[in-house]
Amino acid sequence: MIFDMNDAIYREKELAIFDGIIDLIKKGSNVYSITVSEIAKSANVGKGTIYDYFDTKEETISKAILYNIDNEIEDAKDRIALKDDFKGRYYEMLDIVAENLKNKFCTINMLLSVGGFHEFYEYLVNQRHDISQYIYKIEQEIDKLLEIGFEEGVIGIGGNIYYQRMAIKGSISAFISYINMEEYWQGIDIDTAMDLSYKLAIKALN
Amino acid sequence: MIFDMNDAIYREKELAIFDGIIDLIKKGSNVYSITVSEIAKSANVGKGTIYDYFDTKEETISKAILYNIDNEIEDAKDRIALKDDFKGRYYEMLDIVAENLKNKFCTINMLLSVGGFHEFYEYLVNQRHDISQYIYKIEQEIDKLLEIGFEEGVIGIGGNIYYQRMAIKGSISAFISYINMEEYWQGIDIDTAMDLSYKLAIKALN
Amino acid sequence: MIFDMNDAIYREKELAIFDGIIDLIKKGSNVYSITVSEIAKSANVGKGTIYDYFDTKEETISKAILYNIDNEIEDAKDRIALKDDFKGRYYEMLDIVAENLKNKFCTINMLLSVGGFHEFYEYLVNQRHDISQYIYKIEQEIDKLLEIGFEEGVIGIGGNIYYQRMAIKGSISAFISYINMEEYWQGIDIDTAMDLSYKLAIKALN
Amino acid sequence: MIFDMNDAIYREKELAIFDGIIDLIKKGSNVYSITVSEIAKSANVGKGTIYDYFDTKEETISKAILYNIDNEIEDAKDRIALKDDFKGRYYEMLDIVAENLKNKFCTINMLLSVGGFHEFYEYLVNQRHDISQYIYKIEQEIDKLLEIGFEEGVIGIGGNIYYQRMAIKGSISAFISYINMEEYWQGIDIDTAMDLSYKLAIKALN
DNA sequence: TATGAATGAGACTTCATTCAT
DNA sequence: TATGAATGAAGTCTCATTCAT
Repeated sequence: MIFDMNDAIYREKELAIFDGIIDLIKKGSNVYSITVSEIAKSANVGKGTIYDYFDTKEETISKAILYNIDNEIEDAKDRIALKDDFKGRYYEMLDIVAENLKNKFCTINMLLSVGGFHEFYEYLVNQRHDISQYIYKIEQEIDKLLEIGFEEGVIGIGGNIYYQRMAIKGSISAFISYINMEEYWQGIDIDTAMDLSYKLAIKALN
Repeated sequence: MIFDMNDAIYREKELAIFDGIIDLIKKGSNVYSITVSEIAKSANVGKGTIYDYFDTKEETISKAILYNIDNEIEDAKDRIALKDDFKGRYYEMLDIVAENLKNKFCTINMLLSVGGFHEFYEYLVNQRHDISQYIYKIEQEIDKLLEIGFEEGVIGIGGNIYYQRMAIKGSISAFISYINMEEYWQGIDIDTAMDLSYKLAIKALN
Repeated sequence: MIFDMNDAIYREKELAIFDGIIDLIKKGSNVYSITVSEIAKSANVGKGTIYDYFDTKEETISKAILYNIDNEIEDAKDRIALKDDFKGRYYEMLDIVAENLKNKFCTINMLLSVGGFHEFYEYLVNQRHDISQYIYKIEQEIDKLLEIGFEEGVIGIGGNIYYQRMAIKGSISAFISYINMEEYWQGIDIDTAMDLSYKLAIKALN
Repeated sequence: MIFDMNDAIYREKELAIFDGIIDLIKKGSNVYSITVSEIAKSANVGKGTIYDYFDTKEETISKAILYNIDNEIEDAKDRIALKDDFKGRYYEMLDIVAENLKNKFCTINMLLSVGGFHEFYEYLVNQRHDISQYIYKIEQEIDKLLEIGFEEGVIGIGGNIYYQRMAIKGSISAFISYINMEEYWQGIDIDTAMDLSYKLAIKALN
């Protein structure tokens, strides 16, 4: 049985293994502490089977993470595409980011903004896997968002594209920083935080 | 021999061990992959000595990280205090952030904005160590910065304190996102990125 | 491959590990000083294999000892059963005791008489393993011996059962004390010692 | 400060170390699990001090045990000497044996009868320490006891000396076997057990 | 003389990887 | 193809012993 997903082709067992790993991580396992036995059990395959499809544990986990990032980004793109105005899309992005962070497996967010690559799973960095494709996709979403904003006239056309991208990313990051330490922001709920983030973007882009 | 540093008291060997660990991390070691043997060698002490001062490897590394965060924050505060205008302080913050990220050990940045707590060294989370003190110190620096901005009249007094803090954090985060993927921002150098980040902050706060 | 021995079921490797341990002990290793590496080598298995079958070294060694006691007792019972008169059986017991002591692994004797439980492998005591089954089996052999003695008329029926058991155990212990310090009993050989032990039993029981 | 005790000369610290070790053992520590740190603490001396008086941990513990055996035997001799008839002496021996076993540190008993040398502290065996002096002392006590028995006419003069010694040792061993598994001898108390042991000795020697 | 901080060999145990079935 | 029993390298941690004070 062959599956075609996100431009890549995976075999049945391969996907089972990926899902097993993602499950473990979503349940709170630390990427660095996962064992092959755990993966085999979570994926319902034998330990040996994993080595039929991958060369090392590191490769297995890394590819699972990349697979998941890919899926997350495609899902995110689909969800964003359903909104057709600037504000709707921006809030959808915040929603997505918030959900991912709550799930404790923030691959998208890692890419979206800060610090991500330095804490990323070593193997990926060492293998110099080309993560730029993901960044490119996200950048494209931001550019699409900006374009809609211009068309609607909700944001101005001043400043260059680099400034505009920074403005969007910065605004989203400000929201992320709220999410990450919600308990320290007494007196502000998540909706207000979203509103503030949106206000930030609007002011920065006008 | 006893040393007093940042309100805490450490013994000579304890500091040697901390420094050994920080060195390893700054040289690129992953926090989760460091071994006790590596620490002993890096700190120039015997393996057993580490266990004279700490109970487990996890405790040792965690305390070294906390020690380093503490030092980084204090150093940062000192450097920022040397500048006395809003713009000078803001750029100093960006400098500090940039240097930390280049050093591959971005403890301050972990706290400053995104994702930090979810990938933080497990032991710290399990021990429920009170990290709020660090956040509080950073928050205070941001508030001090805002105050100077108001006095200088370079930023307006509109918006509540939460919005203002988000504006500063978001602007800094936008710069961080530039640093993290410099190679993808062709045609923009670090100084320009700083200028854009500053422009972002000013626009958001006026 | 599965083996059934003495009412318990063991797997091939498990038995190899038991045999490896018993071998070490019989060659003079002290129970408290045996290392896992030694066991692995002696059993011709990998170190890791031991932990596939047992949780700790203590558990492993303890179960090996119990396994051996069980075997020794069953073997002893079989040998004794081949003799059908009182004297034959008594001398067979002395033979068994002597052989075990020469083998330096005197599990039966540990139970038979003195001191055994206070120096027994700690884990067994902590686990409160039911050693009473072994004692019961030995007690039964002694009772069977006494019965034959009565039937033959070689011993009298005076005294209660407690006294009679003590008489047998004491006589055997006296022989053990000879074995243990043969070098101090100049001028007496093992056969004479057996005769004296037998005489002791007979006199005590008439 | 110099002390003279039992023909040997010990220095103050040496005795403190011995006492520390004996204390540990009497409190239930396994001879094979005692650490030098524990000894130092129990003896109220520094770890280094132990190595000023002894070369290795094994030597230290072994000598402490020998020292204790010596003391126990001398104490036993003194106690036995206070009784002047056969029966009194025999029961005193049983008392001593019972007390030692209850104390979990049955050095005398180890020597008295069974199995002792095979479970004895390895170092002693390896160093081929001359334990015969202890055996000789015990043998002498037994001979003294027999002599008194003859004089009193409570035991006959039949049988050679080897048989007579075996009779005494066997009778005592039978009592030890009772002590060691008191819980399995329901319906018999310690006084009755002593009486049975005595009866055993008398019958064997008449 | 007496101490205990420091050391590192070596113990137990885990787990990535192999390979016979 | 798929498995999991088996392995042993390498990890964490303990503790006998040393030595500067």
